[in-house]
Amino acid sequence: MEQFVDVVLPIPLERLFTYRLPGDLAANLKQGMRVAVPFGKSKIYTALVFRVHQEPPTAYDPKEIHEVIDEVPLVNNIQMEHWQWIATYYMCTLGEVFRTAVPGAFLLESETLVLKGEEKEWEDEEVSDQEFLVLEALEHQTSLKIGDVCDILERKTVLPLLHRMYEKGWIQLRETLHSQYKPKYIRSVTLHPKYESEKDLNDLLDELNRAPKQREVILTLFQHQATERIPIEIIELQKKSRVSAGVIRGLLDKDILQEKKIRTDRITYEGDEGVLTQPELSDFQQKCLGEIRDSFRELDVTLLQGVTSSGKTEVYMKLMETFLSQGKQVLYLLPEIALTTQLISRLQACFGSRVSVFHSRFSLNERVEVWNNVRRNEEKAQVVIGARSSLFLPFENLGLVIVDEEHENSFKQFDPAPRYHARDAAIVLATLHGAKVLLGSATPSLESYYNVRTGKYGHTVMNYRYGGVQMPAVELVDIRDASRRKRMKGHFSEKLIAGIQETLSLREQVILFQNRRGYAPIVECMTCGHAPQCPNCDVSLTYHQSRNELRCHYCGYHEKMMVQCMACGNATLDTKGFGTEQIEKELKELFPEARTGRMDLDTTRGKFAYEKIISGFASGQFDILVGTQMVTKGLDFRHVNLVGIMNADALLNFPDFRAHERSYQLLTQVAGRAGRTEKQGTVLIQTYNPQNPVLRQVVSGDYIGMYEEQLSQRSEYRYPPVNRIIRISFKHKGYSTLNEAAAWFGKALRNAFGEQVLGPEFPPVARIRNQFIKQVLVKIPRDRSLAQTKNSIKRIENSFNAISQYRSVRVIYDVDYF
DNA sequence: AGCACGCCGACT
DNA sequence: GTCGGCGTGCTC
Repeated sequence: MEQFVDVVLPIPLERLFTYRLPGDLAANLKQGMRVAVPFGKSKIYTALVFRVHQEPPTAYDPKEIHEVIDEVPLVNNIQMEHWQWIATYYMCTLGEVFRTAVPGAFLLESETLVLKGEEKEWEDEEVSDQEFLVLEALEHQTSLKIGDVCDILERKTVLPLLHRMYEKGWIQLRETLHSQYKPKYIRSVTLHPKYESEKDLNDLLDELNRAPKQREVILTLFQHQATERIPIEIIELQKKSRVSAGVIRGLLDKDILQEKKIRTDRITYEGDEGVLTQPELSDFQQKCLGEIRDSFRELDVTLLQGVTSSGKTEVYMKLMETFLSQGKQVLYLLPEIALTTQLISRLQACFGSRVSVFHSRFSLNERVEVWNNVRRNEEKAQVVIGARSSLFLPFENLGLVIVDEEHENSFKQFDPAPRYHARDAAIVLATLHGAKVLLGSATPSLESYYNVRTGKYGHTVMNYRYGGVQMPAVELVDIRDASRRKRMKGHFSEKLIAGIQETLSLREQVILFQNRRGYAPIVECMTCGHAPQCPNCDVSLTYHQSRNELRCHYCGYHEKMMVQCMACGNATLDTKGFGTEQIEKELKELFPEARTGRMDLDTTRGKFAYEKIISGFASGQFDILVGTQMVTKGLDFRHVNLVGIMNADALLNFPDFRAHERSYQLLTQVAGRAGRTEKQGTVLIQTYNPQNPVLRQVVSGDYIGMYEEQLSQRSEYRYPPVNRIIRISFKHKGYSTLNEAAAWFGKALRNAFGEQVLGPEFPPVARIRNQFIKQVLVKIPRDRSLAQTKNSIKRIENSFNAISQYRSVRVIYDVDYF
């Protein structure tokens, strides 16, 4: 019986594609294995087997599978099921999930190579100049890449030309598959077995009398073998015998030494296994752990609500240990930014080599290794600590998922699809594994707390800081009055200045928070009011003083800062608003003695820049740290006694229904950086609206108050968690096409869902990278079927795509958008 | 998403 | 004339 395979391709297409399975490849092909398939005119893609069957397609003649790549499935059944949930829930294709879930290195790519034609002679007169250049190049090189041909001919499109040449038989075209993953080997050497006997060895040494360097190498090696059983690494041998690489190469060439390659992992834990330290829990932590265990008897998800430095991590570790001892894998999810060495080393101190780390700053090869270790359920991958994408790892028997800083919006993937929320996707994954989930946060998301209130999640509270440390004193500083009376020095109130002064005099540290990078977000001409805009986006350019540049934070466009106004020519340019750069500059003027550091996207570009700033601050290399959101996350600085928030209003006025919730979380989080040792810390929040209820809730630490107030607003306006929302964005480079298309779609949605549809409206930044954007929000009541709603939306999209003017408008779904 | 095909303006 | 821009349609 002839066999067929339905495969998933890593492209945004709804459908699966069916291929014929040649008999010689058929043995043991299973779901989750990779195959290489021809697709389109010439490309070869890596696809994933979804289903093997015997039903020949009727409408077309399927192509054949090119090659089977795996012997064992790369992706297990649970993952497949999980992917399908993600694709349906977040309204994207399986292919898009495939693409983000699997490390890029697993997706082999095909490249077209140009080779000389077979024995075919060509006559000079029928060859054009360009064709001649290609043929000539092939005389010197056996093969050319498409890119090489472009370079030789100095043009962009070469494929039609190459196809013509192929037709005439002058050249061959070949698709080659290549993997980007290269295992890392340790190169080590041993003495060739023919010198095993003492006599042979002595002869050899005699022979090498005239080659003292080589002789030295042999002696060093001999010494090593006397004490160690494992072969010596080439590098080490080279160093110990103090010779150059050439000497060893010479010995290898003469077959006196033998090379051995040992496959190894790039990431190895170097710590001492002997002294793994289990945390000692305080009574509070112990009680809390008990409550979590009790709650897990009935519910699969529990929320651990613990104030900063209440010692949540120790509770996590104890809980992890119990699952590990049952032979289960544990996943510890964190926002990317909180994945610090501090935390990783704490976990390694507890679990030693059982810990693997996984995040986006890892190289291709490193990710492949972690993937394989998890798939083989190896000892070193029993605990995986990682950012949101680590929930796609091929867990075999997951027992527990911890989602730390559960409220963080960076758990939601923005772009590209799948636009999934890692917390929610993790809960689904855990259900598939029959695993438990612990959500941790000092300031839970309204969604999670709502689920606690409705009885869906369990709940435990830790209201005290570990070791009896006091909560910081939070104070609002009214700058409305101060600025009216010109009592501000730059952006600093007298109160804040005094606070900094006092902290510095006590030799303690200060963190200043301003959620905006650069020097100033707007440059404006005092004479004519003109403000330089980004040519590609609808935003004014941010002034970066350190580079003397104007930059767009949306597309990366930048230009030199001008001296005169581009519109009127007057040298009367001024700035409006302020960012971290300006704060740092003002600090240097106000406190010339203090050593300041800055932490934002601009100063953390390099691979280790981030770590460097953190460790620099932790070790007291500077006194004041100015930063954006980055300073709020999971950092444990011992000597910070004052936290200043430069301008809380910017946060509160953000045009988003979550702005208040997020401000509460962010401010509470930054506040938590203050006073983590015996002394009580201080937090000063500068604001123009000291009456604002959210700020008052931050001051009193009134989470419940915040929750209730926000929830009543959310229910009134039908936002989450009371309702579900889907945001639909439309993008197009033509302004009027976009407007018409969005209006059409909006009207169709309104016909189907009535008043639950908001928009279409322009977002705050209505054009990015020359694409205009409009958005529609669909609110879905809890009692309405989400699946049915999505189907209706998909149907509308189909009709939409049938209108030819609209087809080029990109439609982007963001379910539960954050 | 790629990639080919087809139609149109702007240059060696 | 040819190159490359972009819109359109298709991929088992």
